[in-house]
Amino acid sequence: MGRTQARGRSGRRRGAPDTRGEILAAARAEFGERGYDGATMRGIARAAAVDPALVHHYFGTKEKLFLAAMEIPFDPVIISERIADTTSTMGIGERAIRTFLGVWGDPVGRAPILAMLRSAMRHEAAATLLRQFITRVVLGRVLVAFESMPDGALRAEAMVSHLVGLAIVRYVVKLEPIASVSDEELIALVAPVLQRYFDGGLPPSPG
Amino acid sequence: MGRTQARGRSGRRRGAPDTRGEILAAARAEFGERGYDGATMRGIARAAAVDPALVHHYFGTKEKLFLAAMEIPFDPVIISERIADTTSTMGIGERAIRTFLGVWGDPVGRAPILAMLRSAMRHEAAATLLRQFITRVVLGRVLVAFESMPDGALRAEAMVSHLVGLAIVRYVVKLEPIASVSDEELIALVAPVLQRYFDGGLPPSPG
DNA sequence: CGGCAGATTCACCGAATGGTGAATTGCCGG
DNA sequence: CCGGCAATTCACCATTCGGTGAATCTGCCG
Repeated sequence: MGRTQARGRSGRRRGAPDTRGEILAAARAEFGERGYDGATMRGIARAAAVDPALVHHYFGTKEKLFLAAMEIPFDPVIISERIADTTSTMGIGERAIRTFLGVWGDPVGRAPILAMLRSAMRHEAAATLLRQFITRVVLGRVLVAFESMPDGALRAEAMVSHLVGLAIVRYVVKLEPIASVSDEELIALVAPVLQRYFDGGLPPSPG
Repeated sequence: MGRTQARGRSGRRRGAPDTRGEILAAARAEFGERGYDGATMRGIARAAAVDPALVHHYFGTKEKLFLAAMEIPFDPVIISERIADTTSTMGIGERAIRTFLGVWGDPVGRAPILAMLRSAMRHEAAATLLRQFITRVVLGRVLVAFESMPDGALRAEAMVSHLVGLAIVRYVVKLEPIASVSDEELIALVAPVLQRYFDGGLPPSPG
């Protein structure tokens, strides 16, 4: 066999196919599924039914493609503001888990974060990226709700860490029954627990 | 330069060095640090100051070495029994987080689980492995405490997922301040929240 | 209709990886 | 002191990966 699906003739294809977009979509999927190192240029090219060199033609290097794939697909600002929105009648626990499920429920929104998460498992650099992402984009907004209380940062991070764990157990490891349970059921279970990080009593002073 | 630290002469080394053990230790470290795919035979060999072929000589294939590296180093049965131990005066939340910190605090105990976690991020097979590990080794024991209540499995998994998230945020992403806070402080914060999964009110019947 | 620019593929490269087989060296039992 | 076995290394292989440079084909602008 040749090296790609669309093999044979070289040159421009008929019509006006959004090849660049297809590559980007394939890249998002592959990066999300396998992480930075796990995904390969060739694999992405194959998924996009395109010659590997074309991927380089459009995006230059793998790293640039990765960065391009991490862009756009959801607006983290809106998201984190929804979490911090104090006008809502919901507790911050429920707002957090609802927002979380909203983002992770959509495969398109899930892919880039999954990619960052998977990559952070192996690259110190990616871990740093994820750390900054959490700190600036997520925590930065959540923190305003916690800022007036002692150990605010710690509590906020504990809350976020639970969400991170949920993401992994539910979407990566796919542990049953938690992977298949409905959103509402999960919210009912988790929201009050998360909420406790916000209005729970101060820890019985350690030491 | 040659291809390894201990280069130059071939043949058996003097004395009775536990080379096999050193390779295994190096493998545990590398697998723990980089996951299954991230770690390389050559890297492990380099870390053990040994020729790559020697690694194959002792363990055959990379997969066998991985399995060998995952063995032994902690006794999960004892651990999970400690969690489930109903004679303790501690709540199950505190027992869980204490046991968790006990395992993860020790780099030797941490390495294999970290390796499984990192690998599960990319290999469906590893994810299955981790799923079984959690199900059989951890959840199996914790579940006895939950078995009499509705949604017992779900609650237990929610609890475990928080611990997974803590592991990642604290030991992989190293988010501050949660990465540096003392064990006792973390216990004081997290234990009561976890406990709520056990004795918290039933969720307002879904549907 | 001519030609340029862009889209697409082909044919490579150098490096790294998992793995193999044979050679060399040292230890230990007879 | 000798012979065999285990420990250790060397020299390779096939594969894959990211990346490059040139060739080819086609749509579109003048």
